Amino acid sequence: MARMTVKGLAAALGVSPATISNAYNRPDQLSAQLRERILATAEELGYPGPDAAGRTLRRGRADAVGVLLSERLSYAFSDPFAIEFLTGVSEIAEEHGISIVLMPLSSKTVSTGTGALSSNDTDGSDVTAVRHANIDALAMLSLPTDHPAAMVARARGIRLVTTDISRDPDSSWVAIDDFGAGVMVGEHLVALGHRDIAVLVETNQPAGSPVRRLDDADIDFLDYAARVAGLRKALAGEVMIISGGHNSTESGAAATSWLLDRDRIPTAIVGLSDVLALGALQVLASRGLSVPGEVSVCGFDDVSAADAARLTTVHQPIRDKGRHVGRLLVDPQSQPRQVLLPISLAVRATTGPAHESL
Amino acid sequence: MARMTVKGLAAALGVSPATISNAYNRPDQLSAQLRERILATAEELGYPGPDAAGRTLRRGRADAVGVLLSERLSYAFSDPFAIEFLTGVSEIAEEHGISIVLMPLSSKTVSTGTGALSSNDTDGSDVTAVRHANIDALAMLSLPTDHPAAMVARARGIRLVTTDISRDPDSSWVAIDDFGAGVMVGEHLVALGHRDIAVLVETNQPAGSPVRRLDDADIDFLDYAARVAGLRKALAGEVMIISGGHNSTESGAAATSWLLDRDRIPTAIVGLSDVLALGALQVLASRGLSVPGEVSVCGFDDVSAADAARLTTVHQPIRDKGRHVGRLLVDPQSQPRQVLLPISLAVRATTGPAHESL
DNA sequence: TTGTAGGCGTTATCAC
DNA sequence: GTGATAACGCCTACAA
Repeated sequence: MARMTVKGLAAALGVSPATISNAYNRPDQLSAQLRERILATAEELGYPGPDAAGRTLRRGRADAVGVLLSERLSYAFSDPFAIEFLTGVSEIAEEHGISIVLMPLSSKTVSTGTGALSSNDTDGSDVTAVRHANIDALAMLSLPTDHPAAMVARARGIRLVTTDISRDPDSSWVAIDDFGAGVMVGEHLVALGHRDIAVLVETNQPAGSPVRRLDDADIDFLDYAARVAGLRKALAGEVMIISGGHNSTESGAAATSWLLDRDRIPTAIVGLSDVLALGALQVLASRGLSVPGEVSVCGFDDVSAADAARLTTVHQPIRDKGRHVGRLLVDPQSQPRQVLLPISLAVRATTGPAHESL
Repeated sequence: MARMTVKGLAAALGVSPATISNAYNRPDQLSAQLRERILATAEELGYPGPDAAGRTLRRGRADAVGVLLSERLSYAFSDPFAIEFLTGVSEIAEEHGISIVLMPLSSKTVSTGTGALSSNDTDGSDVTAVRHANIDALAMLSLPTDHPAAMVARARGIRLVTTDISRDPDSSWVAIDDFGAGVMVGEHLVALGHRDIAVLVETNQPAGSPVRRLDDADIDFLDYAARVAGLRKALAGEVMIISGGHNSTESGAAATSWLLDRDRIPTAIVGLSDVLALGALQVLASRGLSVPGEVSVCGFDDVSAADAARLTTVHQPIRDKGRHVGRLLVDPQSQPRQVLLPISLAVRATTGPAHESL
């Protein structure tokens, strides 16, 4: 028995397909009783309502928006920043009955069609899923505006919302002043007398990769290059930049362990995100170093765990960021389409006067 | 200028639409140079590759799977259990290049078509989004097998994966023995001499709703009725069941506050999930009651925060649950399609001998 | 290796 | 209030 469609149902009822469609989409276009009859026999004959794919094609709208959280989808869920952001997006989506599509940016398998990739799949990012996703708009969290996925979105003609400040007046974004945030942290530390500072950053490597020190050439490719630039400006000197892998406490811990095993320990450690800083705190505690007595620690973003740990950090309204992005995703008309969110330094218990360099 | 499609591109190149399609989906079906030429002019003319909707309709596959996390989508992200589960699902999805669709189960807005809802939208669940979602399979976390969304999935003919044990041999599920888990906790408490026990449960109410006590009639509708039944069996007596709202520490805290304000305080509090139990711990600590000296606390699931808080709880492999569900979602052939995961009681620091009832 | 033709299921438009 | 018709954009036999 073939699958039931509008046509079949229409035939069975002796009405036209258009009327079936109306029964589902425009109840006011037909008599209540006919509609009732249609819905009843639909149930009876097992017609599940308009097919999603056909509907999407015809209407040119999927009632779904995409969100790209980070290079590795499965990592995103261990990042409280991503989760709080997603909470905000979902609140808006929920209000509008819109679904959220989370796409992978990589696929280990060789993909069915024997690698049917177009040109721009540089640096390991496989944007196939972005190309195939049934979405009306796409948001990228903490990914560069020139990321391949952004190109795909533009080519496909779907709205793009980023979390980076962009010059293009037609672009949609919700961002903070990352450079300013870096300056804030830098000035705070300088005021406390810190001169010897290490910065923990994330890379796309899995946690557990060997810790490595980044040189200047690497830094431009960082997701938060602007934060580093801000730090540098305020510190007016060299900073050591190291990474233990992707954004996670494990990476922060690994990088910090590496640091502490050297002959000279910095007086302050800055995590470019809170989870990196929290990882640093864990290691410092387990090694018996007092914070901020011997080492100061500072983060970025102010996720809820940061407050719980009394971590000094740069506050930004993460959930609101998500809500703004959600609004821009869901409603093409919504204004303004460029939002700069306020930030502030939350000085808590992990920063203090610089200790004599060890 | 009209949007570029296979047809347009084919015309521009003087080849047939089929060849364009092949260039993207079957590189081996045409000469490398022709493919090169096609991809090049595609770029030039701004053809973004095969349209997702058309492709989905034609192939009958969306390369996306749906996940329903709880009644309210935006609540799900504050639930570590849901997040760990989602991590597992996403790991598998990522391996296969499959997207994950998160659908809302409610919409405050009256929806465009003036409420074009079919019959089964009882109890406030609006499954419109599930009906319209472009997905090949649907998973439901901690939602009853007879939930309206499940009906929709079955009617649509898409694979359904639940986290409830089902008798139907054709069904796909990944579950634990919830009744057994309840028994475990109950026996543990009884062995410690506890007789006066309160159980914290979640309801669909927002946190902040007035705390209410549930009677027997309410309990069957609970998501985890089996856990309560198991507890009851082991305790062989009455238990007081109360709720402070949806699954969150706030709800657990509110319910516990309510409990402590009564004349008689139970010797043990059981949270039907860890976050509820953690909420209880917070309140007990702030009120200066010692745990487990004066009150014992116990949870379910063993999310990572439970371990950190030294909470006694029933362990289940949450991420593995997600991975199994992911496997069933992604691969219709995958066997076995019914998985019972092992559980164990993790006795930690929050349960001890019963204190004299206060 | 390339082209032709048909239909996937729906809904907007317009006539009745 | 209801029905006929024509796309929406693509993929897959099959034929050449």
